[in-house]
Amino acid sequence: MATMQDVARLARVSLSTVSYVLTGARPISQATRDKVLAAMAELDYQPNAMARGLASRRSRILGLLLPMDERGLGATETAFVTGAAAAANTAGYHLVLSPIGVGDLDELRRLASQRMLDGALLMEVQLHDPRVDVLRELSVPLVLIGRTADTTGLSYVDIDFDQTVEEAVEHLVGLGHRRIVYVNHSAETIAEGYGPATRTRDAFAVAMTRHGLEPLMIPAEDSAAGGRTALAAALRQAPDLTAILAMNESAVFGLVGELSSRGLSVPDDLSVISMVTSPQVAELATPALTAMNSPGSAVGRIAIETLLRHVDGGNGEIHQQLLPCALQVRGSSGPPRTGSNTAGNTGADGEQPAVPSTEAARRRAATRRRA
Amino acid sequence: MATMQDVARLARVSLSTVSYVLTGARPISQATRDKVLAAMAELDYQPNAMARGLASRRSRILGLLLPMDERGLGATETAFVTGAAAAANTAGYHLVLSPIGVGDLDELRRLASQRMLDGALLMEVQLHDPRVDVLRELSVPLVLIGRTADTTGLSYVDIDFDQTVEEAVEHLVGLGHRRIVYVNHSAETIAEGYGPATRTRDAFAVAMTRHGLEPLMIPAEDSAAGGRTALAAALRQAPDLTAILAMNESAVFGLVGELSSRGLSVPDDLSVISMVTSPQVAELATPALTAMNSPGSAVGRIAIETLLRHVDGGNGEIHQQLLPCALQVRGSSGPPRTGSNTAGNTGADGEQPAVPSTEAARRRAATRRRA
DNA sequence: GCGGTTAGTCGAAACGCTTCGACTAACCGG
DNA sequence: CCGGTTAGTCGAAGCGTTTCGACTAACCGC
Repeated sequence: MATMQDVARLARVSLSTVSYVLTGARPISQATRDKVLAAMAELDYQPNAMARGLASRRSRILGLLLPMDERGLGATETAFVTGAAAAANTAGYHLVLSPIGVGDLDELRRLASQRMLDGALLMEVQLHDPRVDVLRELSVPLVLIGRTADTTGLSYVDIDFDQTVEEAVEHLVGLGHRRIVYVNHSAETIAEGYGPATRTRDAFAVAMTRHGLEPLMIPAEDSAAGGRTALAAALRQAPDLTAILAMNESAVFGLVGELSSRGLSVPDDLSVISMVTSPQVAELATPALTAMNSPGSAVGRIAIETLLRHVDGGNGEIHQQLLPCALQVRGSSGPPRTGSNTAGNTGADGEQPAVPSTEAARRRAATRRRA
Repeated sequence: MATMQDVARLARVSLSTVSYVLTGARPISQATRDKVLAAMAELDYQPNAMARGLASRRSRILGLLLPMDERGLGATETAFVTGAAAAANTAGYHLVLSPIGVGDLDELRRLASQRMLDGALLMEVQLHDPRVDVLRELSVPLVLIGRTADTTGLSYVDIDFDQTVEEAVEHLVGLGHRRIVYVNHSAETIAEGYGPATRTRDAFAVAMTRHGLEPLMIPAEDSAAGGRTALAAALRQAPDLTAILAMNESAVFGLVGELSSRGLSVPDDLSVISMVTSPQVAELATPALTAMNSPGSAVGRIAIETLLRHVDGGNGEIHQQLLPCALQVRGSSGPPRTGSNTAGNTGADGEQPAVPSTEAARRRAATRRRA
């Protein structure tokens, strides 16, 4: 391993001159620069990261704090990661992914107070995320992918859930659907204050109300079983259901599976839209799911660019940005079945409510009449 | 940020004594040790990673080189990662994930020759993987998750594909299946020499031949569409097909989707087994897939432990280990339909058979009636 | 032709740790 | 009682950079 000293000797210049060629911190004549660069090439010199980090108090390492549960990384999250990694490399930084969740605060504190990170990107941000406090306390620059409840003084990049939900509802209502159920993450996840869950919940309520419709929502565990259970619950609570909007990527598979088990066809009997989903995942289902395409790698790239502005500038303006998901119509959405109310009588675990709620009954009647 | 100097002053000992307390490189009396530890606690001292790395020529960072394509990380790979991260943390190392594939050799060379990595774990190893050469040349200790063609002098942890395939075939044959198709990764992937694809291909040929059966194999793109196409091809080539063994997690979803579109039921008309699959993913399908459960986090843990032996020992014995997948029977496998050859008539892809085979028709009708 | 910049270079002092050699006591066997 | 270990501690020399202050020449406007 050649050192800077070796390069300096070979180029017949001083050690500091070599350093200035590398960092550009002071002007160097073209002639000298060429000599130095030639020497570097000849020796195949690579600066030692540790020495550089010690002297400059900059590690050139950015952390991507990425809780990993047993479900794995969805294609959506992966796109964020690759976008961020590419942007970091372009800027000459290394991006290290640390599978650190809100449970590993000690590990995070260790990582940060060892001055190993120039800055951090947080994923899977919770409304009250203790990782934010830890990093601020240790004055590590940070950018969120997602949002906390109080974002004053914090930079973030997030998905525009309000607009995404609204657009999805718009699509369904435009097709003629009136009875739409929103399948969210689990009740526990919502209670924990997981942003995407709570924000879409609120946005759905607003959007439906604005259309004069009742915002019916059902939580679902993040699993196929959760989706099946949620579907059963949905059909029980709203037998006249014609469309489902699902936030929960895992559940949506169980949900469509259960639909076909019950002999209900998508989209003829029921339309399904999957929210914030990558095209690859949407295509996995049969039929392919109409979905709100996640903005993908752009999220990661913008987050890194913002973070670098904080790291380099020292100050760096606060940057808060929301990116919308684009509706992509595939095979799982269409106009509601006219004529008969297909979903209504689907018994299975569903005995009909002996006395349906008046609201539901009236709506059902209305639907029938229109048909 | 307190430094070691501060700790030494407060504890009234020399700088080197503090260091020895930390590293344990020399014996320290209990009394002194206590003084030093007290001082550290009081100052909330954390060693500076860069300084430590510079002086010791050890970064305490291990790299996990992890190509990330747009499909994202499956639950299987994620389990490897979390297992590895946990094991590394336990040993006082940081694990950094670098989304570096065989295409980013320059980035890898940069990372490695900057002496930023004490060792590396390679995932998604190809039969002739240039990353191995780069790391060896720079004498970075490495352990593979997967295998190259020539493994002399290399430590690795991999899945025992031979046994896994054999067990899966055994299960199907034991149920009475004779006509079994293996759905592999794409022809291109196989040609590239992707280990799991080529090894399972060979193992399937061996296993089937040993049972006196013809080893019919079909490649499939890693997507739902690929699975649908593969199913069509399989039914065309082997109309009397009763079971499918699938290596391709993405394709298997398209495959079962296409089955249900064609009115074929799983497992009555066709049994499906998914290879090297995590329980979470297997449960996503309807019915849940009988699968060979991937060994999960154990792979990552063992790989890290092996790597650390190389890093610490300097020499470290070569360690090569294969872990089997365990068969877990779920809803997608069962005995073949006796009597009639159900799949037989399912004609050219797409249109329904003009005269459905009796069995399939009855089922389909039954399903409809239930609706 | 003179003070004041500016470009270009150098030497040396950090940066915060590890580790080697050396030293002092205490302890051992013979 | 003496040479040889061993436990425990210290001082100092690195590790390979960055960066600060200083120096020399050349150049500026007037």
